[in-house]
Amino acid sequence: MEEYNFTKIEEKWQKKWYSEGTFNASDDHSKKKWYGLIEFPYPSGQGLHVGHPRSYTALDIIARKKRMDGLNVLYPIGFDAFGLPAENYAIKNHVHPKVTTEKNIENFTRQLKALGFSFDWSRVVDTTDPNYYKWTQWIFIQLYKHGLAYKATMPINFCTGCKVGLANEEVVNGVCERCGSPVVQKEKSQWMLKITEYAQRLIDDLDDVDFLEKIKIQQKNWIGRSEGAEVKFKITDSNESLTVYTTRPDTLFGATYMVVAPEHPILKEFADRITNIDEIKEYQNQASLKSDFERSELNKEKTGVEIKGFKAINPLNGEEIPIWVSDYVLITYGTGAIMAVPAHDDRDWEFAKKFGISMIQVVEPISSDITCDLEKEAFTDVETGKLINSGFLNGLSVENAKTKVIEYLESNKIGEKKVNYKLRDWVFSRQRYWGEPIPMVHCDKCGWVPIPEDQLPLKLPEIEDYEPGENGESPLAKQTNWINTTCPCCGGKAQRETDTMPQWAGSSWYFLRYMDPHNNNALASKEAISYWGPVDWYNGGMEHTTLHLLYSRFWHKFLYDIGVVPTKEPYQKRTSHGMILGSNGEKMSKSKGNVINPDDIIRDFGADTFRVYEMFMGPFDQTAPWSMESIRGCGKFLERVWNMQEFCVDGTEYSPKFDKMLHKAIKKVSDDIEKMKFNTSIATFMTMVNEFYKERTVNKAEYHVFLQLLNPFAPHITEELNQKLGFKDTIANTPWPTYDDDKLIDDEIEVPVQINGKLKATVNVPLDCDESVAKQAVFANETISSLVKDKAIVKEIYIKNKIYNIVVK
RNA sequence: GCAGAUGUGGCGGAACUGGCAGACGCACAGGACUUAAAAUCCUGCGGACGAAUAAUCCGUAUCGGUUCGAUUCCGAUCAUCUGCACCA
Repeated sequence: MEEYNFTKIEEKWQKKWYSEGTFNASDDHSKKKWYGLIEFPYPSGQGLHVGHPRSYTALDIIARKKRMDGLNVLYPIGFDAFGLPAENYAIKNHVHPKVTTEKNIENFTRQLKALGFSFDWSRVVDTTDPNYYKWTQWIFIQLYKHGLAYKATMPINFCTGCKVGLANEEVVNGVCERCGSPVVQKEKSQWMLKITEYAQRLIDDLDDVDFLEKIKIQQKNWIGRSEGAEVKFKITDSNESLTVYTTRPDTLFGATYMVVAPEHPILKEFADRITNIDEIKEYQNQASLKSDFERSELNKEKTGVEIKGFKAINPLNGEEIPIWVSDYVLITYGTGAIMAVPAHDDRDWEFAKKFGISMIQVVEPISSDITCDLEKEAFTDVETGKLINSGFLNGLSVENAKTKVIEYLESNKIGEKKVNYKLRDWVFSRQRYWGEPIPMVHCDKCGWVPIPEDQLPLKLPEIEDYEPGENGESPLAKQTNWINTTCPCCGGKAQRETDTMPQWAGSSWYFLRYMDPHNNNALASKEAISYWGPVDWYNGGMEHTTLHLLYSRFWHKFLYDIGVVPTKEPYQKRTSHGMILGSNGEKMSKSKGNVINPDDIIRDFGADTFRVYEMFMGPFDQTAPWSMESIRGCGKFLERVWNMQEFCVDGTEYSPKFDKMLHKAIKKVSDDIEKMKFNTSIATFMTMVNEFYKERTVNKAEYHVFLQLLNPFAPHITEELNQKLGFKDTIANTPWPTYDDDKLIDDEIEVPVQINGKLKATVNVPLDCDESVAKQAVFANETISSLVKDKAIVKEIYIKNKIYNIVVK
């Protein structure tokens, strides 16, 4: 018998698959389809991370099984190749990002192919390919034409040292990652996408898809729908008023002060009435130094300044209350102003305590069991409170008080019911080079005008200088030749937009391009989209379950609205995988020196062992640390599978001693794959191999079905052994084995017997037997009968095929 | 601070819907084979008390609850991981 030479075997089969296109999706649209999708990688210079194959192997297993189930499978791969690292590398080493990207894609391709994934390599997409981003730009123009893209002034992170805009990622502890200078917030006009217009639909349509529950919850929490009211507070000695949003309008009588965000326009409008304007300006300045993240930092002391010169008037009781400025109120949520009810809100309570502002209790607990001590904390319970000190609301429950106060506000035109979302519009501009150019030009006469669609793609110009422009401009801002153009509308002088799109853009619709990747007339043909869509199963990292998933769902809904796609949702099913950590349990990183290179693993253990190990290491959706010892164990397992040849005998049917085991295994593995419980499937394989070794025999029929089950996990070794056993078919093309339900059932069952809930013995009884039969068996058992002899039996519980419990005194 | 998740032997983990806790693998120990080692094959392996593969007790982060019975359900607490925009 030959030795198991994984390198040779794996190369042999990969060559065959990729040259023959074994796994390419068929264009035969009469067959039932299945579309499996993994998040396409960013081709970084470090090459493939061991985390990538976890997701890819999982869906590869499912895709391979679906093919064996007879479906027309689309399992594509591509590259999300725009992004920061390529650009930063270019700045440092003066290599065009296109060059590094090409090189990296080549390296990724080699590594992915070496893992034997059944990707359809004829459909590779690359977001930096003008033939691809042509359609990314096209979608942007459609969004613009439908009023969903607009310009707004938004803050960017601005490095005071480098004088450039920074991504959040590049800001570490409030300073620039590169030069260490402080980072401030700088106002800049940016393109925005109105995702908020889709907020409700993004919540509602989750009911129609099969996402893991925790993913749905995260999406809903991110969108953050809340019901409350907007209330107008008049400013003293003026006709103006300050509008706040509150989810607790019932506590309006308890408002003792108001807070506006440091960026609130009232501070400008009323500047001449503010007597302590310098103090306010200083506070605004301080706040602008902080990133949003810092503002939310743990245990942060509340800060704020009282506005002197005017007050706000509570519309319900006419009380004049002070207005403060504080950065715990965010300009981006609600109206950027709140009424503060320190007695019933934790943050307001903390703030009031610190600055000695009075509190008015307006809700008290219904029963005395519930404590309420405003000296210690705010009383925020809404279930068990009733209103006090609140005029016409007294005695009402929180719920009823809300309804009543909103009625009152609306009839007196001082407020209204309002649904708010945490979700904010999507800042779509990046002051970067390596991204899709935003296909808009600005004309003094016509304003912003999209580039005519027949002129797409608007290609990214070739440049030499990737350094960002001064004042946070994109490097493109220095390309005067490129910027200056003519207005498509009036033919006059115009300037191009110099910002580019975020990396999210290309990844928001890539799954559509896979359906018809070479189409020059549309992002994909209608026929292809209606056949392949929606994606049947999408797997990716938990870290993308909010932003990426939400953005692509938003784009898809828009494309649905304009008739490009026929389904409301892009993904029928979404699952997530856990991260692979270093062997020390920490995230893999160069600095920690715990990075594992997939190339080394393939060289030392082979792709099959690598795949089996990644699936065996733990539950798929949870993080798992890497272990070199454990991967060796998986190699040993495949070695044992290989060595089964030694004692393999002829046979066309399962032998009686393995018959039941095989039927059970087929069911177990089939179910496990569907539930992504790959680790227990592999445990089943190992148990089977142990059984074959115990008997030191296996026949060809048994070996063959075992190889079929194992094939999706370890595709190379199983093909090779299949061939060695003399089977002609490519095992990947054979139909998935079936099992017989009758063979799963044991005639006799071992039932545990407990006394007072503690296991004392087990007895064998026929399957599904009645209590009387079971009882006989239980009391015939010596241990049991001696244990209950002198005791009074209080109760007996018998659950068919499960348990027999005797309660004694 | 908010949101989501996780916590079981020396380690990774298993346990269907509340019913034999520790499957499977690693590590370790012993044995077979070998001149020897590696590899391979076989056996053992949660803890305490035992000579014991006898009996008993303890044991699924901690404390409490529901139940004939809890790793599983409920409440509180602690710790760890991930994401983040103090969301009024």
